[in-house]
Amino acid sequence: MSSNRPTISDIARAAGVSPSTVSRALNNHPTIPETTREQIRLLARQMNYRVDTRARNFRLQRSQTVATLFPFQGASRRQISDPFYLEMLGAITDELDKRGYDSLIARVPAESTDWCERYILDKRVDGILMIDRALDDAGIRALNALDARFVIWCGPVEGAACATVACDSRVTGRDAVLHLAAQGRHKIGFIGGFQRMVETDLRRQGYLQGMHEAGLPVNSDLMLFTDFSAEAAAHAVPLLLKREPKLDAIFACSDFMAIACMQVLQGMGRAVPGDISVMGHDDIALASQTSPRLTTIRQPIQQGGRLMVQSLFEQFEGAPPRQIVLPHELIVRESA
Amino acid sequence: MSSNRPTISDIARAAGVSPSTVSRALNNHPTIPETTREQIRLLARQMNYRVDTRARNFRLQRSQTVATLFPFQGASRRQISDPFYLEMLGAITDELDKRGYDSLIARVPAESTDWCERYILDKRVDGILMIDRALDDAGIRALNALDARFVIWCGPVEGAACATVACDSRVTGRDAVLHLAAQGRHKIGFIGGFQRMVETDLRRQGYLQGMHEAGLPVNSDLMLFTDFSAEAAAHAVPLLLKREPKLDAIFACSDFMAIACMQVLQGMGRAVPGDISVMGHDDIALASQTSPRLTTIRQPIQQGGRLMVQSLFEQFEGAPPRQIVLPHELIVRESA
DNA sequence: GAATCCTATGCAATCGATTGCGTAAGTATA
DNA sequence: TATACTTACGCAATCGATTGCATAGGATTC
Repeated sequence: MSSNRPTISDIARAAGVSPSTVSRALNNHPTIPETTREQIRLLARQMNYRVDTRARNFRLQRSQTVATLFPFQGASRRQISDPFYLEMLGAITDELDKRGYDSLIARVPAESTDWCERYILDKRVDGILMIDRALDDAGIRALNALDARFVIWCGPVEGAACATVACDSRVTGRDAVLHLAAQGRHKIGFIGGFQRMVETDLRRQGYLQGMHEAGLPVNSDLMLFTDFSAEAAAHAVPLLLKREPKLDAIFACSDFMAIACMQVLQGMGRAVPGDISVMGHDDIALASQTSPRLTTIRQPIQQGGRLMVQSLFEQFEGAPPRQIVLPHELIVRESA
Repeated sequence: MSSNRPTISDIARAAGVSPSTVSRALNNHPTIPETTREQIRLLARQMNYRVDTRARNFRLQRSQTVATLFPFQGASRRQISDPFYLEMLGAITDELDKRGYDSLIARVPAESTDWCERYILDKRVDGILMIDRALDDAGIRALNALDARFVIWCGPVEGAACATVACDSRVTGRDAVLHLAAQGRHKIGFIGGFQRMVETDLRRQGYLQGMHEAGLPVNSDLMLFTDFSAEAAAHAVPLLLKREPKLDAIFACSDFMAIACMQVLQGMGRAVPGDISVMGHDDIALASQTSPRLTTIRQPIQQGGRLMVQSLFEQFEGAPPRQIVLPHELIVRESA
C-alpha cells in the first residue's frame, strides 16, 4: 500500500525531533549540526522516505514543471509524426530534467487561447514552451497579462514582448529558393503547412522574396498548403504537376515532406534531381540517408531545444524575454 | 502579477459566504441550491477565479498526471527520432487529455530503476506508461512493491503481474521472416536495437524461429544490433554485406531503419527488391510513400496508445493488470 | 557569579481547497 | 404549540512540507 509511506512527521517521531528539524536537516540547513543531519538523513533512507513533491511544490508555490505545447490545426486533429519534433522534444526534456524540472506535454488547438489559462492560471506549470507560433499578437499580449513565462519556437517577432528561438524562416525560405534558382530552376513549387502556423507562412514569404530576387514569375498554382505530413505531401505532388507540368523544383517545408515528395516523384518515373530538384527544411537524421541524399536547410534542432529552456530560465530569474535567431545552414547534397 | 490571483476565500468574502460553500457550489454539490450555485459561479467567472490544481491535487492526494517514459540505452544518450514514438505519444496524450489528466514525459536510462521511485514515490504521477520494456522481472516486482500502477508497451510477459499492450514481437518477427522465405530468400539479415530493449530481442527470437521453420541456416554474421536510428541502420548495411556478400533480404526492426537501409542499398546500386528484399516493422506513415513502397508489419500504433491509457485507468479503478496482445498485419507492398 | 551571546531546536502559521460533522433556520407533522 | 425533520451553510481539521520567530540551555566573557 502506498498509504503507509512515511511522512516527515514519521521521520521526526522516529528520530525524536520535530518535523522542522527533519526538514532542515534534509535540506542541508546550516543551523543543524552536521552529525544530526547525517543521522536524520540515514534514518530517512532506512525508512525509505521521499519528499512528497506535491506538498513541497504547493508550499513553495511553484510547480517545478514546464509545459511543451504542440499546436495543431483545428480541422485535422492529425498526429504529429515529424521526427523533427521528437528530436527537439528529446533535447527539451533532457535539458529540463538536468535542472530538476518535469516536462508536461500537450497538443493544443492553434486557434484557441484558453489553454494558456489552463496551464498558467491553474498553476500547473511555471512556464510554457510553444512549438511553432500559433498565436497572434493579441494572444501574446494575453499571455503577458497573465505574467506568464514562455518561449516560442519561431523567428523574431517585431514589437512583441516575447521570447523566441528559431532560425529566421523568411531567410531560410529565401535561401532555399535562391539555391534552386542558381541551379537553373524556374518553375519552383512550394509545399507548406497551414498558414495559421506562422513559421510555414514566413517560409512562404521567403519563397516569394527569393523568386522575386531571382527574377522568376510567381503564381499561386505553384503553392500548396497541407498539413505537415508525409501523406499530404505525397498527395500534393501530382496535384502540383497537374497545375504546372513544367515544374522543375519543389521546396517542401520539412524534410519529412520532402522525402515523401522525392519518393512519389521517383514512383512516377521522374528523376530527382534530373527532372525535378527537391529541397527540404530542417536536416533531420534521415535526410542524409536517402537516395538521392536530400539537399536541405539545417536548423540546429537540439541546440534550439536547449536554448528554449535556457531562455525560459532566464525569465524565471527576472531577465526580460530575449529573441534568439539561430544560424541556419544550406546543406547541399544530391537532390538539388 | 500572478500574486493577486483570487483564491477560494476571496470569492467567499465577495459572495458573503464561507469558503466551503464556494467549494461546494463550484463542484456542483447538491446541498447548495441551484440559485446560489449560479450566483457563485458567476462571481467566480467575473473575478477570473480558477482552482489551484496544485492545492486541489495535494488535498485530494492525487496527481492527476501520468508519466510516459522512454527508456534509452546507457552508452548512447541519443535522441529518439523514430516517428513511431511521436505518433504513439500523440495518441497517448490525447487520450489522457480527454480524461482530464496531464502528460508528463521523460527519457530514462534503461538499466537503472531509480526513476520509478522518482516518479511514484515522489508522488509526481498517478501512473506510468512505459514505452518498450527495459525492465526485468525484478524491476517489475519492485514497481509492484511500491503499489504502482503501470502499463508497459511490450508483448505478453509470462508469470509477471504487470499490464502490457503490444503485438507479440516473437510472432511478428517470425511472420516477417516467413514472408521473406516464401519469396525464395535464403540469406536473411536481421537489424535490431540493443538487446536490453526486450521487444527487439523478441523479434530476434522470432527471426530465429522463422528461419528454423523455413529450414534456413542461421549464423550470427547475419544479425546486427544497433541503436534505433536511421544512421545506425545505414552503417549496418555495408557491414552486413561484407560479412555475407550473398545477402538477399534484410528484416529491420523498425520502418525508420528499413527505409534508411533501402536508401543505402539503392545508393550502392543494389536493386530493391530485385537484388535484396527489405522488410520493416510498424508501418509508419512514411512507409507507404517510399519507392519502392515498404513491405512491413503493421502495429496499430494509435489504438495501442489509447489502449495503454485505458488499461492504466482500469487499474486506477481497482481492476487487476491485463495483458493485451494487439493484432498485427503483414502489409505486403513492393520492397519484399 | 552574572551578563551576554550562540547554537540547536521547537512552535505554530502557512500554502488553497475539500469535507465530515454540527447546527441555525425554516418547514412539516402531530 | 411542541416535536421532528429538512435544508443550507459554517466550523475546523486536513493533506505534507517549509520557515519566521521564539527560546532553552550551554558556552563565553568580564
